[in-house]
Amino acid sequence: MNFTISEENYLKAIFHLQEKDGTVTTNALAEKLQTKPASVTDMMKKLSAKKLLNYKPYYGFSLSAEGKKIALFIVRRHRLWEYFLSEKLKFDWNEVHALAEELEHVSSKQLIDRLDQYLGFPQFDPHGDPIPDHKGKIKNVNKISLFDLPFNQMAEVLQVTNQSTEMLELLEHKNITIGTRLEVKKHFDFDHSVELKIKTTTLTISEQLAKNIFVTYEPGA
Amino acid sequence: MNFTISEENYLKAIFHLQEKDGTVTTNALAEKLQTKPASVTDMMKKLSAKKLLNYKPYYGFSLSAEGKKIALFIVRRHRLWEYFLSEKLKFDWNEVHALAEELEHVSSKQLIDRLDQYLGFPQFDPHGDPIPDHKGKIKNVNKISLFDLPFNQMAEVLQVTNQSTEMLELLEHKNITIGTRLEVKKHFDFDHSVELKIKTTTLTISEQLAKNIFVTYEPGA
DNA sequence: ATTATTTTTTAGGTTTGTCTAAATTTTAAA
DNA sequence: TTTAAAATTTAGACAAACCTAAAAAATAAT
Ligand SMILES: [Mn+2]
Ligand SMILES: [Mn+2]
Ligand SMILES: [Mn+2]
Ligand SMILES: [Mn+2]
Repeated sequence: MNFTISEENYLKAIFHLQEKDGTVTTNALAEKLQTKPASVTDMMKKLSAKKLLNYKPYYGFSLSAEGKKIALFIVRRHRLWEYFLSEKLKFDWNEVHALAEELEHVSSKQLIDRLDQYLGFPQFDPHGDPIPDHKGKIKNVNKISLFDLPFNQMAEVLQVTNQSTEMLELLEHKNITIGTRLEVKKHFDFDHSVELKIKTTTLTISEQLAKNIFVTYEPGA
Repeated sequence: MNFTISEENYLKAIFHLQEKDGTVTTNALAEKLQTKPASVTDMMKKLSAKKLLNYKPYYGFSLSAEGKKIALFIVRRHRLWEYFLSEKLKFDWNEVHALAEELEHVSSKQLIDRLDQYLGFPQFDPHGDPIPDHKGKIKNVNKISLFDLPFNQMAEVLQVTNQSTEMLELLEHKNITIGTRLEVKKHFDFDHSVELKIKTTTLTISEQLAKNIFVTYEPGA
């Protein structure tokens, strides 16, 4: 099966909305793809005719098993290119997405598998999102917001949800990056700010920042 | 200016035909792009309206200065990706072209300039074709077919024009690759085969093979 | 339970890039 | 120099992916 760039963009967008909100509406999809609801309906008919979507007019739609499988491969391509752009070409976090949005449509499976190998089979993209493997499978990692991390629990920064330049600047200044190991010492009741310990250094970050940082940990450690 | 994938493919194809044959015909272009002459004429009108082409109906067409400039940037992207695929992802010579045909349409100038830097500003693609620099300029190297190389003149293999698997196999067996330094010792009148010396080894190759290998040399050396 | 609002779909058009078949123009042959 | 052949362009259609405006269905508000 080969899909157009448009079909691929729709499949991926539906996948992401499904993941985030559980459900997808015509308007939400139109919004996400910067297009009009009428165009979305057109495409839903097309994708549904190709059995990539379960679709009942006025009832809504969701990816079929086949549709989800394809979406996962597009996500794989997107995230591997993001990793390449960030790791090898030294682009900033906030620059890689737009470029990957184009590169993801070069669909040779062999190309992507070789790229994966060349990059050393990375597990996460520069935003900390998991990269599906060559079978399209996403490894399940239990991640938790830094704000919800239990006290004195050593954890590792996995993902940063907000990717603005402003946030990047702040993280850089605080010396927090993906892979950083840290623990939460306490919460301040007044403004809910969070006290962290990184190695031997103690510092405080805002609630807002803490809620945008996701970490992973083994409850034993 | 931003161009569609189709427009880019046409511009590049016209550029190549111009280089090779000096002139381009509607039929030749249709042949090269696997499309129909009528479709070519349609596109010629479009590109000519965009001032990328000098076009007089029935008289023929050629790239304008602007059109040539754009074509050179597409060629740059194509060849840099080919180099990447070959050098970093270890694809064979004959596999890289098809993949680069898609990658070349990701048109971010910044991406390509960073890729160029990452690759160490390569001068030639895996087929020995020159890579235009970030200004779109092709460095002029005087190259000559191995068949036409003067006797006893040390030269370096630059380019292989036929890129079939069969030829690759033969070259590999003869230990000839891009960068190989060699000289021609004599031509045999019977079948026009060519005797070469590579380091201390002497070997013979066919006229057909010699005519597909291009070399460069400094007449002094 | 009506009425009003929002969401979604349909109807009818546009642009891009393609096609086939027919008409033109140029080039080659008789 | 007519006639035949080849090359090129035009005419008219079609699919993909959009759009706007109007209709239909589902939801929310009185
Ligand atoms: Mn995309
Ligand atoms: Mn990402
Ligand atoms: Mn191409
Ligand atoms: Mn090449």
